[in-house]
Amino acid sequence: MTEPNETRRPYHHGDLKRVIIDTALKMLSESNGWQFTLREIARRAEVSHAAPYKHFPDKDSLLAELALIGFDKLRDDLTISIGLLAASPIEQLIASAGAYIRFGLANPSHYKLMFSADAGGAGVVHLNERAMSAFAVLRDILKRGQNEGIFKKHPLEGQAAACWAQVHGLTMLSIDGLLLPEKVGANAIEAALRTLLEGLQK
Amino acid sequence: MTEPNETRRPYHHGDLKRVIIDTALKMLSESNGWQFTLREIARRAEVSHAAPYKHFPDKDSLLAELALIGFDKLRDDLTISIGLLAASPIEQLIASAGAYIRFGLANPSHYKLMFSADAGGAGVVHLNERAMSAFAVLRDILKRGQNEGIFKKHPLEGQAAACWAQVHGLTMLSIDGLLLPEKVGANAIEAALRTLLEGLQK
DNA sequence: ACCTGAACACCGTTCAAGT
DNA sequence: ACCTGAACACCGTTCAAGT
Repeated sequence: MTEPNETRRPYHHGDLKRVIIDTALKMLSESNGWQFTLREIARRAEVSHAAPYKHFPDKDSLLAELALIGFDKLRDDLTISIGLLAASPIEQLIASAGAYIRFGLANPSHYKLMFSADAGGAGVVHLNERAMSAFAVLRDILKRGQNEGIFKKHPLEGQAAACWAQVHGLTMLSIDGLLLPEKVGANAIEAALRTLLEGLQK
Repeated sequence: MTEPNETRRPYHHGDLKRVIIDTALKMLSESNGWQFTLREIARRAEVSHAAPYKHFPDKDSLLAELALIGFDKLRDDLTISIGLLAASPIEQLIASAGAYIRFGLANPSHYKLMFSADAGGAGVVHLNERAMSAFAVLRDILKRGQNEGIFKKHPLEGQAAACWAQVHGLTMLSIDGLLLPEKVGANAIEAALRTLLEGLQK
C-alpha cells in the first residue's frame, strides 16, 4: 500500500535498528504477550532473518530495550499528569494514579513486559534504574505531601511502596480481567484509590 | 537414582496426566517463567513427545490447568492463615496478607502464570472463577470487619479491590525485584500494609 | 483407551560469505 | 560497517500405526 521511498531498496537498510524496535512495539500492541518472532519482524522489515542479530545479540536484548522504552514513556506520562495542575499533593496523586493505570491499560502487553524478568537477562540493572526513575515521580508527590503536612509523616519508603503496589496491582488485575465491573463493582478502582488516600492523609 | 516400581515399564503409563502435571510444576519452580517445553516434560516422564497430547490438547491447556491448581493452593493457604487464630479482622487481614505474599515469593513463576492471560485460551472462565474464589477469602474478612464496626462502611467492592491490589502489587513487585531493601527500605512491605490498614480502619 | 514414530512447519541462533 | 543464505538444533502439533 505504501510506496517505498527509494526506487531500489539498498543493501544497507540504514536505520534497521529503529525499524526493528518500531515493528516490535507495533506487534506488542497488536497481540497478547511478546510471543512475536524475530523472524516475523525481519519479514515485515523486509530484511533477512539474520539481520536483526547485527543490532541485538538476542531476542531478550530486544525485549529489554522495549521495556526500557516503556519505563521512560511511563515516567513521562506521570510527569505530565502532575504538571498539568499546580495542585495539591492529593490531586497530584490522583492524577498520576489515573495516568499510571491508563498507561497500563492502553499498552497491556508492553506494561507486563516491563515487569517481566524475561526482559532482564544482562540489562536488568538498567531496567531497575528506569523503573525506579518512574517510581520516583510518585515518591516525590508523597514527600511534598508530607512536607505540607497533608500526609502522615510515616517513613516515606512505606508510603511509596503502598502507592506503587496499589497502582501496579490495580493495573495488573485490570489487564488480566479480574477487576471487571460485573465481578467487582462499577468503580472499584476509584474506590480502591480512595482507600489508599485515606490511609495516607492525616 | 530411583528404581522404577515395575520391572518393565508398561506400554500404558497408567497415570501420565498426573506425572505431566507434577513434572511441569517442578519445572515451574526450577526456573523463571514457563518456557519449559512439552518435549522436555515427555523426556523426563520417559514417554514419547507425542504422549502428552493424549491428555492435553495443547501447551496452553496444560498451563491453564497449572494456573487452576495454583489458585486452589492459594485459597487454601489463605483459609488456613485466617483459621489459625480466631482473631480480630485486623489480625486476620495481616495474617492473610502475609500468607498471600509468602505464597507468591515461594512460587514466583507459578504465581505469575496464574495471572497471565496466556494461560487463558479456552479455560479463562474457570480460571477467573478460581481467582475470585481466592479473592473471596479477603473479601469475607473485610465484610466481618465492617459488621463488627472496625472497618469503615464504604462499599465492600472498593475495599476488597484495594486489599487485593495491594497484596498483588506487593507480591508482583517483590517477585520482579523492585522492592529490595536497598532500593526501598528494609520493611517497606509491612509499612505498605500498615498504610492500607489505616485506610480501612475507622 | 492409550502410546509411538515419522513428518511438517516453524523457531532462535550462528557463521562464512557477500556489498 | 552492515546484510544474506545456508545450516544446526531445537520446538509445537498432527496422524497413521502400533499395543
